[in-house]
Amino acid sequence: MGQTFPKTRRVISSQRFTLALRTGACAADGCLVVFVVPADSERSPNVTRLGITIPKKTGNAVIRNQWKRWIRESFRTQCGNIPAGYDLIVRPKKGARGDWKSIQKSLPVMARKAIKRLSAGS
RNA sequence: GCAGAAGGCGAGGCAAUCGCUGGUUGGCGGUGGUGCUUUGGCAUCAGUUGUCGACUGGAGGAAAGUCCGGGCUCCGCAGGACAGGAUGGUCGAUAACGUCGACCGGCCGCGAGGUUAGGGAAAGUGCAGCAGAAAGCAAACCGCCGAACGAUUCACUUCGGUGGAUGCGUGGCAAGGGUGAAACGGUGUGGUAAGAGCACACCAGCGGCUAAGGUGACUUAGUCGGCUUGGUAAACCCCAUCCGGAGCUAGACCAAACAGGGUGCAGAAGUUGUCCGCUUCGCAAUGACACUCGGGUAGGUCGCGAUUGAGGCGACGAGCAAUCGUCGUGCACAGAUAAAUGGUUGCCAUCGAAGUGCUUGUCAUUUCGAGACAGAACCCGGCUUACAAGCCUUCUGCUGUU
RNA sequence: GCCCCCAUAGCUCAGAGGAUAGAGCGGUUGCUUCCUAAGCUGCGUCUGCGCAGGUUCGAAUCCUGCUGGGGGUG
Repeated sequence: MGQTFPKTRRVISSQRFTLALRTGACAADGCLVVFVVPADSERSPNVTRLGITIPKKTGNAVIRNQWKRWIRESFRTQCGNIPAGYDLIVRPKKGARGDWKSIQKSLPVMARKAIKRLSAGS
């Protein structure tokens, strides 16, 4: 368990996206930018959900797909390391070049950092 | 062997494991309708949702750019014309095209071949800087000309003139020079004062006619004519042909919330207004609740994938070919929507580099490295552009050997 | 998804078939000043659709195809 990635673990509605990008806490390194917002407690209390945003300037469709897959894969394999109950919105850092290993390293670290900032801020 | 020309193939494979997603199917849970009911539930139906299994499918030759053409959908529409846009050798192919095939003409190349928006300039309008005399209709800068009329001058003279010379004027000419991208046919002979299609011969080119070949573009041959008519229409334009508009976020359906209309509750209570002020009553309005109506937002379902599509494959036939016809064939499930087709590992192929072995090879083996361009979004036919390693076919020129 | 526009000197723009490609700002040489600013004076850089091809005698300009950037709409 913890290795699957069904639809309930994804951020789907565009309202949640804008909410997270406007009001959420964020953390970034040279590779990823992570926005965090507390999850909708009524519907899904103890689930971490992931949403990915890739701007068109990142590259062509193949490169953007690759970023998505890498981010999704690293979330899928490591979401046990991330505290539950939050929505994450992940975006590649502007100008960063895709690289599977560094994404894998950076995602949980950035997520925890952003969650810490969120709880400190509130 | 070297140098080329044209075209094609190809888009690594097999496993293990962890995932994503569509379909079919089964179990379990939630939800809805119907029936029974002891109001606890039970049965059944189908839809939906979640989850756990099983089986099965899951990117391309360009999926890309969105440059053309269609299907499909909605809107508009009596017919025609104008405007606007597109196309432009001929014949054929096609649902259609600006696409494709074959052929014709022009240009480039020794050649295989390549390339070509290739109708009309004697309908009209416009444009051509600089240079040059002159840029479109003839004209004349340097120049040439003493045949004609003047002028000047010389000689002779029978004093009327005659014969020369001078390009100065009126004039004649366009051969030569030079400019330019382009200068009103070229060469030769005759001719002349000098010259000129002025005449003739040959050549180039234009137009008409005739004959032959071809469906045709056109080609070949003959003959006649004026002797020559410039370029540019991807300048306006003329001619011929084609085009109604918007697009799957098209469009159809369901439909929260807020606001609005109607009915009920019900004219009971509350609030506000009304009669000079207060109270009560009456009247009017309003709010709340329930039901309902239309439009329809958020959102959702369909459209949407073999259930009929200009489909694929195979055979036969027609055609030079593009392509078409007939027959056969369960050959055929990609359908996401914050958007699936992936990650990791192993093995085997391919290519390159370095090394090792001996059996020096079109060998074996070890290590390292490389594999592009690129991601369906309603669907087709084209075009254009991008594309690694590697491989194949046909043809041309030159050179060498036999 | 659909539609439209733009690309010229380091920057902002003009020029829209004729060859010298320009203007302003900027840079820079010199003059002026005790020095700077301002002013005057020259200068050059770089040059041209971003690229490729075509039409034309000639293309920054016309046509075609690509490349990059920006905007609108739903």
